Amino acid sequence: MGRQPCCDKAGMRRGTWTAEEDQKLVNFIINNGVHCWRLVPKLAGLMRCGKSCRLRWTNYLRPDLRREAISQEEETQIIQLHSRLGNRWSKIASYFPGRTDNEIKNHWNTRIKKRLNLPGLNPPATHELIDPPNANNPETIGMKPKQEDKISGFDRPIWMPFEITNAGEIRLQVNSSGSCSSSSAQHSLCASSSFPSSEATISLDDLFFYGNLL
DNA sequence: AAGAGTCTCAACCGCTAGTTT
DNA sequence: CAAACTAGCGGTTGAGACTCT
Repeated sequence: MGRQPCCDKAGMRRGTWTAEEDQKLVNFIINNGVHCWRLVPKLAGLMRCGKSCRLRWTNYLRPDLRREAISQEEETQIIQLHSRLGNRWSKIASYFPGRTDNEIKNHWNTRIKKRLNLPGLNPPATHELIDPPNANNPETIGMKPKQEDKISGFDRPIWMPFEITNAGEIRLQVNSSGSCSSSSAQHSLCASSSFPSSEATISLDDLFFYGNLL
């Protein structure tokens, strides 16, 4: 049979942590480290479940956490990363040592999202966001059709360079001149008679608008 | 001053992939 | 191999802080 449950939920404390609980958890982890979160509350003398202890430690008590507000530069980087990774907060947080996924998610939901009016940052239902071929190049947005396009036959991923404007808007850099066949997206856009002239920068909304005209 | 509305963020919930028995 | 569990993730909630009228 399987293993023992992580905790007996009956009698477990919930809600805001007290300073005393924090102290107990910090002392225990500093002295013993963490080998199994299930055992931490028991050994540390806490009436909390292991999951709650893990969350409290990773999001608030870890000594390597940065407690200062997220800077403008970090925010710009978050916007760039979100545009190609989507809501993969832990992945985005991995680019910011000392920041937690919860912190970045909260910052996004309460500040950035409102400012940017974001519906266009999500791919259409037919596409999904994917990692770029080069993880060190955050200036490329990537998405892939979920199924092969019945009309064009394309099922290759789309890679689009982009930039953040001063207004905080995502602009895709689309070269619609003669040499536009390197990706299916650019090829399709060139084929659209209503697409703006060459060297255009367009919004993600516009990309799918023009794409849908085909 | 106080009540209402809004914002922030810590904490919880539910799910999934991977692990253990 | 199946069942039960753990750790980690993203979505959501709600209490307290803050701002507005």
